[in-house]
Amino acid sequence: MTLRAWVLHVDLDQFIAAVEVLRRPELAGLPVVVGGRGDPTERGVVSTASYEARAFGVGSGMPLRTAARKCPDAVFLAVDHAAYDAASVQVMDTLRSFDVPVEVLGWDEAFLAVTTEDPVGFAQEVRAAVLERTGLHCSIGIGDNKLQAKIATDFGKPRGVFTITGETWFEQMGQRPTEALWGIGRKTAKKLAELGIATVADLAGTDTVLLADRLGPTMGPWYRRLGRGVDSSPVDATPYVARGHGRETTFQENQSDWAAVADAVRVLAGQVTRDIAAEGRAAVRVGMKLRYAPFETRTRSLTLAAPTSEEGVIAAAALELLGRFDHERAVRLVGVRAEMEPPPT
DNA sequence: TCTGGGGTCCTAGGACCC
DNA sequence: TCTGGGGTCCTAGGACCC
Repeated sequence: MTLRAWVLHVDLDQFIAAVEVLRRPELAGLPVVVGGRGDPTERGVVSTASYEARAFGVGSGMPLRTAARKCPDAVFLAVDHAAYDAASVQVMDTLRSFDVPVEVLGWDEAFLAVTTEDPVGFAQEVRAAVLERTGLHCSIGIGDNKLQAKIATDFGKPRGVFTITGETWFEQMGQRPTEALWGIGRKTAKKLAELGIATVADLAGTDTVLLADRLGPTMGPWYRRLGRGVDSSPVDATPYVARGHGRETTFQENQSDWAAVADAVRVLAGQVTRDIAAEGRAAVRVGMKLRYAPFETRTRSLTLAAPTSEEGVIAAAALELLGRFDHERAVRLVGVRAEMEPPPT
């Protein structure tokens, strides 16, 4: 075996559900669905379903009401951010203990840059350490780059290790739909299909100029690189710095009372102000999001005259933006967002 | 399937300036 | 007067991801 550089992608198995089962062992083996406030009669979607619940067809992003129909006997739990934050910190600390660059992606995923003769052996050590220190199982994808590693993880799930390299890319991915790629969703897959591009191999073989023409000068060529399994982005261990923070809320019943909408905006503006204050950074831009019934989303935003951390200024900006929306329509959701000044370097 | 909440990045048009 | 070309900022919307 030769010493060379690898990227590992670590992904916790059913992370949120697993954290819940960990603190309530009596739930082990049961269908568990975590989402919203844990009430399947409310508006809300599934954050994570345990494998037992997935067997009933319940999956992430599904409305809770649909999940309840598919699996009436599931245990429904409210989302508990603080608990997942704490578990995530434990997991990431464990990964960093290997003394390699670790790039965190959200609560339950990370890339590791590893130079080794035996990436599979390394991955098994990581899995064992995460299990021992946190009680949580994970799967690990191995690749020449982040894209390959990220996609390999899915082949390894659950509790497994899988490798995709430049040599095996087309063998593994060539005949899969373009949507299997990280960065291509439903809309782009449809656009590509209209160009006669159905599979990863099709995409890899499409002319760059055509893709740039139809999908944009940046995105077009990037999609082609995705198709070829090419990704030169480094594993970046720089601590994450947020660009902004937003808070939004969906009304349980569509709201026609504009004063009640304005009240909600004031509450959200207060939360956003505290979120940015917690980082000691000022807002430079404020945005409002409104979703009209049944499901039509609009945004408005403005640049502040000067950076601010004052709740009064942020709330006033949000309310000014709210004034620009149609007051006659029933509202499903409101959101307030603040973009921050970059931190001093 | 009647569709959450937290983010990021890209695109495109218009304003404005030189 | 029938009219350029480039650069940057602002804003709205779209797509994607976890």
